[in-house]
Amino acid sequence: MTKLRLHNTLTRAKEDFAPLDASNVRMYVCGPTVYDYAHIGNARPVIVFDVLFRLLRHLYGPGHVTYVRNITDIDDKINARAAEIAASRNIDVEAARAEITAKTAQQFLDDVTALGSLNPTHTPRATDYVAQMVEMTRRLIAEGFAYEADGHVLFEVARKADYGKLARRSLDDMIAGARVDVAPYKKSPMDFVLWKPSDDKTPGWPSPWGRGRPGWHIECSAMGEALLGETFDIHGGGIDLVFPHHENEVAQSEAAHRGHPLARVWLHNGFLQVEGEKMSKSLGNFITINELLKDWPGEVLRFNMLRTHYRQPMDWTVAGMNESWKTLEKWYAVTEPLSDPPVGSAFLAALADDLNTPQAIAELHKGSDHELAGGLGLLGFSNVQERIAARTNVDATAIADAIAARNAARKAKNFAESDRIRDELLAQGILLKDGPEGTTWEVKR
RNA sequence: GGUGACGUGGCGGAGUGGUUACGCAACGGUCUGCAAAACCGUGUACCCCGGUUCAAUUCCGGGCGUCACCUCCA
Repeated sequence: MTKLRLHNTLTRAKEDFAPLDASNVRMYVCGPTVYDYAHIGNARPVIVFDVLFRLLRHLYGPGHVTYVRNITDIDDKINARAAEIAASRNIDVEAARAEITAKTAQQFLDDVTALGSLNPTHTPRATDYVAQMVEMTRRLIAEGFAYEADGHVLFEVARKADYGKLARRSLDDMIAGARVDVAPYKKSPMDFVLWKPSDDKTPGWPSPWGRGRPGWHIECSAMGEALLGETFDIHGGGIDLVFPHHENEVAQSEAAHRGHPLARVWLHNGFLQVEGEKMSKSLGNFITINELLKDWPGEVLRFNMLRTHYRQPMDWTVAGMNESWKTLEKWYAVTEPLSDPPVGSAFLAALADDLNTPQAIAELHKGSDHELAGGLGLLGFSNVQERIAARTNVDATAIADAIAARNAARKAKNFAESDRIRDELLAQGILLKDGPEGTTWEVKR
């Protein structure tokens, strides 16, 4: 069996992957906070970990992998948005929260499905696990890792001797570098919230500490525990989540689990820039998945994402998408539908080497057409028989008629007419290709 | 200020202590009414300065640059 190696953020090294239970490989990835359209940066972990999900299913069997990607529908950014909606439409804030999260979550799922991602095994929403969050918080208080202060429950980082081990920061350094105003009720600036009180205008749930809402970090710990158990195999997310989110997850989960680790392997994808600049709303280069899908097939976006190794910084460009489009056009033209195409060994080895998708793609360029079909299938390009053109708004019948007319003109040596037809199609973005088997066409970018 | 990542040919992008990455673009050829496509072939590289080594793009140290985290963020 192909040996899977993964770069573990905990050890900063590539390690051989050995699941706790090969009959149930368990992976958790931090999902979106649903208050607005997901942007292309959000798509990176979705696509990268979807490829890992597919690879694990290939290696261990489709029924032996459990993948959890949560939906955070309790969050203060959501609450802020819900408050605006509630005020403008004069509706209850909880109703507004439910509406915006339901709508945004569905939009997210539609977007990532268009990117060729499989549905995770479970897509838990925080609101369905508040009881588990309360229970875990209570456990942390009982174990002496958390304290109640001024209506809040806080995790006391000083109680966790190895706090900072994931991000590799010492508590002293972090406190010295703290740049935020410290809430007066905190024992230490680094203590973080497990539970906080809600006023009448803020969504809240009953708890032993009054009506309130969970802190962000406890959401993932509680959902991970509920669906995957105390210790699971892989936890993934963007590199920006290493600190504080994942560090805090580690701290609270281990504290609640008598020291048992949360995840064996931590994977983090690198950041993405747009046309050489960081993506931000102020620069006006904040691009959503939804906007891109209006101009580009999801497969092209997916392929473009996989051309860069997941841990590398990535520059998202139109030039890159054009190149991706071109490559897929070429490949879709040569691959034929096969019921069970073979997966090339060099391709698989590259993929198993810490998800080296650029190397894997290079192997597809080198390999046979059958291996190309198999590789594309494993990477999530399952509809290799479906041309990209089929996803665009072109009239295939009209094009076929035009091609027939052009070929008739060519046969009659009326080249002025045949070239006119060709130029007319080109003006519509349809590029003709004369081959020994006849004339084919593709949509030109 | 602290921590971390990255810097490869025109562009994208793997990888390696000594042997062709790969793709796109470019150039040459075959084919074609022409062009495109397809196919064949060709070229250019490892940020700077030291060190280790028989040999460094690859290891070590320093510098410069870019990005990220330290505060919500994939």
